[in-house]
Amino acid sequence: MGTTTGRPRDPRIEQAALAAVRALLAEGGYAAVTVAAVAARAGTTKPALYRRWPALPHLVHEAAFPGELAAELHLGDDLATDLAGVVRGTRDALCDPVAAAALPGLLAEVQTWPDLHAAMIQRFAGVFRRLDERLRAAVEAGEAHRDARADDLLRLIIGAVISGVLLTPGQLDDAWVERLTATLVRSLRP
Amino acid sequence: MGTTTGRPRDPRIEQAALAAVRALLAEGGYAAVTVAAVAARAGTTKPALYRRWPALPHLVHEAAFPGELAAELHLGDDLATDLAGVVRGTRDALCDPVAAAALPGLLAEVQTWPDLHAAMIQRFAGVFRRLDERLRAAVEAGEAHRDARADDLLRLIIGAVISGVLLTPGQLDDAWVERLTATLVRSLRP
Amino acid sequence: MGTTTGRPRDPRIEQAALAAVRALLAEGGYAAVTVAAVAARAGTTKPALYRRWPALPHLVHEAAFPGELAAELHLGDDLATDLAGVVRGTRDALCDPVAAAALPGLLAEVQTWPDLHAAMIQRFAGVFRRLDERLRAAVEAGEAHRDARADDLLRLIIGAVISGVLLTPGQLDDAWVERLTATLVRSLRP
Amino acid sequence: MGTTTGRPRDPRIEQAALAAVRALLAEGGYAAVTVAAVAARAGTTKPALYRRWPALPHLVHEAAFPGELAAELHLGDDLATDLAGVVRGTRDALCDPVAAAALPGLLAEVQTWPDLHAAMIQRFAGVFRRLDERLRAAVEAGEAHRDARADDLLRLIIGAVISGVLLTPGQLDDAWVERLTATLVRSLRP
DNA sequence: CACTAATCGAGACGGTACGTCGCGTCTTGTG
DNA sequence: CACAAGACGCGACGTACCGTCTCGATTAGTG
Repeated sequence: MGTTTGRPRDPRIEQAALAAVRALLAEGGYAAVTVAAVAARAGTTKPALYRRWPALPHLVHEAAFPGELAAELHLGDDLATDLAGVVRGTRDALCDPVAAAALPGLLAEVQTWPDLHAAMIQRFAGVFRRLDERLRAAVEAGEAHRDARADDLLRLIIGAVISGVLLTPGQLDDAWVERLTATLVRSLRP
Repeated sequence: MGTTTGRPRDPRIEQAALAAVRALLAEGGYAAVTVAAVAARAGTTKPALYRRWPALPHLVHEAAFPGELAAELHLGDDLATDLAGVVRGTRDALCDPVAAAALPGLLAEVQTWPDLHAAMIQRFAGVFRRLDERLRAAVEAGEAHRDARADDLLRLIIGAVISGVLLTPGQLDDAWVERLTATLVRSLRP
Repeated sequence: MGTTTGRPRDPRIEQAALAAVRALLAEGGYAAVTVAAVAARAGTTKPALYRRWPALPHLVHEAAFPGELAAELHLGDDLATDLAGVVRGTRDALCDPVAAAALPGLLAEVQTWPDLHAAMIQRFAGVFRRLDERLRAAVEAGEAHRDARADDLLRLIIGAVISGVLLTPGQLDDAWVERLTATLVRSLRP
Repeated sequence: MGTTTGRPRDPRIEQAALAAVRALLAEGGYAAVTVAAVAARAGTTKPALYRRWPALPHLVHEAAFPGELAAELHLGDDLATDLAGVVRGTRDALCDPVAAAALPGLLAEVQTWPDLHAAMIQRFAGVFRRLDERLRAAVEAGEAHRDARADDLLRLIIGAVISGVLLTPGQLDDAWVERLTATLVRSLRP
């Protein structure tokens, strides 16, 4: 009940708000993403935004990380190639200008909005599942030692990218991807 | 000129302010650290704080990360033991309740206050220098392969800890330290 | 056409809404009379109210001043007694707790809703007509001077009551009624 | 203590705010007097206004009724002339476009802000005092009967003007002043 | 007996204005 | 000079209420 009652929401507002957030993030960074600014840019008002998202960080999160990070992830080659794909995909997702601008603010707001925490790590759920399967196969095939854990591995990749984005932006080039991949492959050797 | 003129600053205010920030961080997190709250708790006023720090994040930074992270770092045993010390030291520094409460907010404010960036990575300068030396020695001794780089290694450690603090707090126990250390040692093998 | 088609209005809603407004006025004053509150208290919804009244003030007006003020007015005794009746009736109508709570807000909304103006002064039309007749008779009978005008007289009474309600509530007791009546009688003497 | 500490208020803001309110009242009536609109027009911000007045009605009150209403009241001629002065002065004060626009809204807000009540009736304190004295003298001189009361008299005048402003604006011309004065004089005859 | 048309509930809609909080700065008078 | 005290200008926040709209389900009279 209740799901179909009431006036339906104007679907254009949601899209306009998400686009406005992305534009503001790209232009002025997280500090420029104000509720009033988003509303003005989206051609709507603040209450309309608060009806759709509990707070600004939720809207920013949805704008900067619209879906699963593993969307285009391809696994199935040899382990090194697959790991390079995960590293590169994570790097690309978090180093995207919009995402990079949003990330520090979002990570800070996690303290205030616990539900954001679940939403953010959920973005990695698909990657984790597929990486976990791949790693099991690698263990079976003798490509990786038996103590290897996908959660540790993914945390290592994500941590490297996040700390790179936050502290040393611009250094996460393709050479870095290769170096990190090589390091991970070495660490997995039986 | 002018350094000795006029009324000298009350040295107690600086300490009281830093202690107030730590208390507020521990009690209410980053959101509770308000300039007015710090001033009130420290028994002083806002202008006295702004005379000492350019802005609130700088004060929080100094309160949460008072000095070099490598202060008590001991290196000189075998590589695995030394790496475990670095991992554990980094983990202990960033998982401290006060530091953990301050970290996300500070990382977000880096966007606004660029000088904070330099100040934060400076905290790791000592660790990096000593780790760099230790790694060179390891390479010479045949304990590590020749492409090993201290910056990549440290970024890996810091990233793992930061992402752990931000995303999966409470999971960075001693077993995790051992697992990460083992992984790093493996990745460094020639 | 169309007047009898369609589902007929539920007559209970109108009464429930008026009663809800009166209850809210008595309990929380004009500020408590919210469309949503009225709808909830009346067991109905906002659109049902807006189908019956163009805006909230109109509903409040009808709830607080349901009909002619002269409903129970008796004229026909000597002039002093008749004037006392008018004064007392006006006082009773406007000093009623519900009416007194509604009056200031309604007077303010007159600026926004011009049709309210006509509706409000219409409440005095019957009084005016009968007072006008009575005054003419008094002039004929030599009880009042020839320049006496019913509109000035009624405006004087209404004004005294309104300013009393708005500015000095609680002072319009029976002694005040007698004093005002005596004053008016004196002012009408030939 | 405390009265002289802190940064002194910019006196221009207070004047600019009052002028802005008067301009907005004259142009768009009470509904146009928005805190944001006043702030914008005065070249300041909302918090600066809330620092000076507890709420918008207080600011409107001060803007529309800056001081004593009896400022220019001259008494001392014969009773009819003096009463005419009071009636005309009250009429002029409340029929001024700015005051007339503010009055209904202010009277309504009295319910919400009790302190406004005292402030508003205070505006009549000087008139009341001087009218009281004048009426006593009139009683002594045999110009007025012994039961005449200044409070009743003033309430009658104020009420007539207020109800005129609220309900029949535009009819309070000079002829009305003469008629009301004559009525009052008659009602005071011994 | 189907059709038409207005009402019902429920509740979200777009929008205006509100009053508050925190920032970093400034202006005093006192030591 | 620094101090306490506190107001300053400013930007942003999240909420309350307005009057409207959409929806599916009723509920009569009409054809």
